[in-house]
Amino acid sequence: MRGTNRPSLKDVAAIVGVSTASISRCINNPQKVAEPTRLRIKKAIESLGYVPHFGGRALAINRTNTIGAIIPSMENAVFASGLQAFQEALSHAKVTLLVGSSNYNATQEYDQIRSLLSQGADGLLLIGKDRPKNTQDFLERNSVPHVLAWCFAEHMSSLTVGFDNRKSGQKITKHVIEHGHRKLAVIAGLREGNDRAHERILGIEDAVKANPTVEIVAIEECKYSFNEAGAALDRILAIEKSPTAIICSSDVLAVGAMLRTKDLGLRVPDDLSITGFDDINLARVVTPGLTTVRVPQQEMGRKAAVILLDLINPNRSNAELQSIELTTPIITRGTLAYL
Amino acid sequence: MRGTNRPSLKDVAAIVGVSTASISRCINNPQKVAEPTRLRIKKAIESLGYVPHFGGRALAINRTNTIGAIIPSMENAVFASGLQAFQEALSHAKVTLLVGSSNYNATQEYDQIRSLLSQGADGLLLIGKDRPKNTQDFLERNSVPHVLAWCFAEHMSSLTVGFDNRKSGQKITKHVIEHGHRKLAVIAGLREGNDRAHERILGIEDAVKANPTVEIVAIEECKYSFNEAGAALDRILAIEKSPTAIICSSDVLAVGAMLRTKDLGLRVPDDLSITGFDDINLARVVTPGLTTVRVPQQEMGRKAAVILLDLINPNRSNAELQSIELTTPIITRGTLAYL
DNA sequence: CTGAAAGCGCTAACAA
DNA sequence: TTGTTAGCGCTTTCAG
Repeated sequence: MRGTNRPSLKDVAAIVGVSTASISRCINNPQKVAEPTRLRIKKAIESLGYVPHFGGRALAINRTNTIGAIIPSMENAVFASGLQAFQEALSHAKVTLLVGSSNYNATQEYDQIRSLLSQGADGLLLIGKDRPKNTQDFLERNSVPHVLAWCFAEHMSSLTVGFDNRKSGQKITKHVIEHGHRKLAVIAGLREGNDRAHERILGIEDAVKANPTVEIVAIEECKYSFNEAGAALDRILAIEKSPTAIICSSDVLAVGAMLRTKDLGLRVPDDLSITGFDDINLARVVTPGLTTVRVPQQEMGRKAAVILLDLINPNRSNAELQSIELTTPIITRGTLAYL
Repeated sequence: MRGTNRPSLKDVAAIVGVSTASISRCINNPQKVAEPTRLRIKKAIESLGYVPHFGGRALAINRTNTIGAIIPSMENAVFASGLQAFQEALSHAKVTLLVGSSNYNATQEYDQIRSLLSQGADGLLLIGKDRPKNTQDFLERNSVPHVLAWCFAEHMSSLTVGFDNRKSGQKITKHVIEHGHRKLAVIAGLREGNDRAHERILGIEDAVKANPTVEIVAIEECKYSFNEAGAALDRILAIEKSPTAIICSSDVLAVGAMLRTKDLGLRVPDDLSITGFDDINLARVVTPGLTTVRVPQQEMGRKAAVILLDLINPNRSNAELQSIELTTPIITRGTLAYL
């Protein structure tokens, strides 16, 4: 809210005929103001449409009640729904959410971190745990309260709320192998600067290495779009040893691949099995339903909010906060065949 | 960025041995400071890791370079992707995005408006054009710079960037009628406090009225979830005169209905035609593909950003800004049969 | 229970 | 070119 004609505490005080201190108290500690006065004040506030000035308050209490979140992109439903849950939780605590997006790019993320912080964010929600040294240093030097979601690590200077991407990648792969698949291919997001994609692949490799009869015939990286995933599928099908199953590091990728199989006249899962990762609505809606890994999107958002709120609470108990590890169940639908 | 030991202008000034004014100038108008002083100041700023205090600045210049957006929910991809585009456009202009969600509820929206404004938002992006009088008044009385997206109205005190929901509803209905359908049913979002849902229904009714042989056998309202839409479908199928086509006011609803038809063993579109509204990824991915209305999500986000940035620009030209009407093409896929 | 007043960090006139 | 100073709007002791 801007402008010149915007009412201030003084205006309210003048109308009610009390001091500005009383108005302030009435807003922040209503119980410290006598009932009748309080009522008159409330009425005046309402009639003027008074809203406290952010800068003034921030200056006085040295706190903005604002938390920033920087996510790769809201375009992917998995982040959008995590963010929604995060926002709701913050909102209950009267904290406002600042949003930035990194577009899966470390430099952009760094810029956004600085930007949100300079906008007064009291704390930050970040996705993933690997970032360049300068970003890391920046967070530490300024002792920025923050939590990392979509990942889990116990011994780290940052708190995390999420799951172990590597273990999850391994788990779904084992699951695929147990279905009799021996030749696997992978479609993954670009690993560069994306620890989630990277670790999921690592997990896939773990599972494969544990089983000498299984091999990965191709790993294709691409951006998170249907078309890119379709192109990745084409590249995979072009090689000699054709895989019987394709493990995708995200539902968007898996669905993109499925769409392409349809164009190609391939049947899933009869001709080719495909698995996803995330369990967004898309997974439930494609035909056949996508067998995938459920990522606890909302839970991460909510829990991250709780931790962050605690972190920035000026009179918080000194109880050590803990990173939280959540589970990622496999959701069985119809894209994974028994061989 | 917070903290008690955080350096202030004064600290920098003390180190360099100049006044705080010079530091401030050096930051905001470097050319107004002599070269050597400037260098010394910059060095001091760097070494201290000084970052201007947001509240102080906001108080002094009465501007935050922050814009708020309040959307019904990021859970629906249609808003998430509009918001993503909006955020990107703002970010290019070094403006930060504050996000609130209304959960399709006017009271919550009002709260969020106040909250974002009190957090210092210089302007606001809102969805839809109908809101309770008190919200309306509030916006006007405080002359909050704002634009309304997802709707269009030429003669209104607010600027809008979007499309005519009524006309769009009419258009898709005409399209359905042209396919030979005579008994239609509607599944729509809850009309209460949701002008988009409301107007789309109005448009549907317009099209039906224009054609005496056509009738609406049922209008079912429900929340935006697959299950609710499924239940709505059940209610529709329970009535005597069964419709041959169901027009849904959103893709989520349409897909929810399709999912239910599958459970019921009904074939779309042979047994029942279904149309959607939004054209989100889901629409492309279901089988058969959903015939729907494309809503220019990203374009609205981008254009709204441009207008809003102009609106809050302190030295903006007095050129009148115009509301923008975008088109909503019908995307033909496979859920609408010729009768 | 209420008021007076200091001061949070910054900017922008105005002076020098 | 630089410094002085008066606020911006709010909260919070400290008195009354």
